Amino acid sequence: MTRTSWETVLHPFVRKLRFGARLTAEDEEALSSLTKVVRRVHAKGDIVLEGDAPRSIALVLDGWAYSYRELENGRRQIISVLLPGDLTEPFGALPTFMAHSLGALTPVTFAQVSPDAIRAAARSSPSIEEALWWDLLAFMTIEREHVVSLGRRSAVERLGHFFCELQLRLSLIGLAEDGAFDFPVTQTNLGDILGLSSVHVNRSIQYLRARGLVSLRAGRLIIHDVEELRAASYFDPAFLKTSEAPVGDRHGAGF
Amino acid sequence: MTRTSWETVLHPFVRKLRFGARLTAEDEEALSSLTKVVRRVHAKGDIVLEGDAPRSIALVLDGWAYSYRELENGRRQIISVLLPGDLTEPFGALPTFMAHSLGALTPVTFAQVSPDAIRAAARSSPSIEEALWWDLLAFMTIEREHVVSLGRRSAVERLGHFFCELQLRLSLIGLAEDGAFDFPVTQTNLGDILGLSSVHVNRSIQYLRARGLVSLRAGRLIIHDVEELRAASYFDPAFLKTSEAPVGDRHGAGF
DNA sequence: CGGACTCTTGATTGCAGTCAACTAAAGTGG
DNA sequence: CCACTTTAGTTGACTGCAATCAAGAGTCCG
Repeated sequence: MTRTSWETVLHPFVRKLRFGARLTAEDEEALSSLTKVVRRVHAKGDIVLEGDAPRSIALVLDGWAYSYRELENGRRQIISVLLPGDLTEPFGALPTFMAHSLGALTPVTFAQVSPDAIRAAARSSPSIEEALWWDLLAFMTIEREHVVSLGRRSAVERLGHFFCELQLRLSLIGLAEDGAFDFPVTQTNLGDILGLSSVHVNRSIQYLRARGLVSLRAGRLIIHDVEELRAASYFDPAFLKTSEAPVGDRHGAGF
Repeated sequence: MTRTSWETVLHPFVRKLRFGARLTAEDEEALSSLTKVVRRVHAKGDIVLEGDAPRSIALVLDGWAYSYRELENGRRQIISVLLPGDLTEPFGALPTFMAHSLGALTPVTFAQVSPDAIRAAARSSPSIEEALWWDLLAFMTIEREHVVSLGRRSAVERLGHFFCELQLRLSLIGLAEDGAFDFPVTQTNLGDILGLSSVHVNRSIQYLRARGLVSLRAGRLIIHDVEELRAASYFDPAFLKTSEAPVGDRHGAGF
């Protein structure tokens, strides 16, 4: 409580990266200092639009954001949900041209960071570098799991799987109390995430409710039995476990 | 023709990276020298299996590979198709645990590369670093477009879009003559890529044939009019144009 | 030249979309 | 503080895209 507000608000990023590598106090300080320019958007606002040439990438500090693409005839697909601590692009890359837009589900606070600064931080400390690569890999694993869900899972499975994924991700940054957490996502949003119509999302949620697996009302989701929902949704938590808990040394020796 | 066979075979990687940054002869030499350990798998063989702890990542040199996940009840989803010049993982990250498997559609030749070696190459030259980040961003953009297809496009659109994507990617490495290229993908494979049954893939292909948009037989795909298929499939080639052609300086100034 | 895929085609089923109406909240403004 | 509007959630009826089941034709290959 003696830290400045930015450091407090930065917390989710550092907190998450601790799962990727053992970080020293200096490492965490270096990561914190990446947060210099902080901005806010209101719920339903946009952070960046498709086609933009951003001068920095965003790091979500507070609130839920998402990346999405809008197609012809009004169709819309949400590509990924971005939680506090999430970088919106791979840490070292500055897109010269956005292929998707970034929006806000809730009011969002985010930092604008330059990839150069992050790369510099990575160069300054092997632990930071390792943690950043771990984070990128985990993020890509989530996006790939999304492909699997959209391609081969039923509506109910997609929903259950998504709930499990969020539960896991939120617990990494301390935003889930067991299976319960704030869930500021409308059923229309859920449809755009899961490739379903909102009507069908509604019916699928009711199915999960009827089976006693979840409660969802007033922006709060409760998974009554996490293990049970995971089993029912074929959710494998290992898919994220690049490392189990805050870890230090490991390293392939090359060949 | 005075180069060694590895350098010749490495070509697709360098060739592609030229689109990401202006590379000097030394840069290309450094990239070529990443290819030390070369392996082969036969068609339908596996390169890595889910759950493995690889000691290196793979760089496809020749042939078509793919990453996939197998689900309970025999369902299967191909996450991405990997062409010559494609790295199977983000260049700096060594997964401690594979969340998906890597298979071969055709006989595949690939190099085993350590992320440490690639990172070292990136550190040695800003152009290499830039090119590698560009490549990673492009790869992620393709994977994200896959999410959009699976979530919101019809069967025919998915097919057409996928054909256009391949045409573009193959042309970058000189493997497409205009709209025509070898296409070693069975309809069952296509189903696993596009989240469809093979029967429905068959019918969708017939639709495209009937409209005179494509020919597909004996492992060869011909897109009769690339622009027309792009329009019909809502394919935007710009989605890959992080840069248009072999490019040199550009750089955001941070903030 | 048989066996094993791969591709086709037909018949049927079913999951999820669309359309539409109604309820319930949540704002908004006078 | 309450009509008024807007947004979110729910339910029902109907439609349709794509899955499944099944069988036959075409190819490739040892």
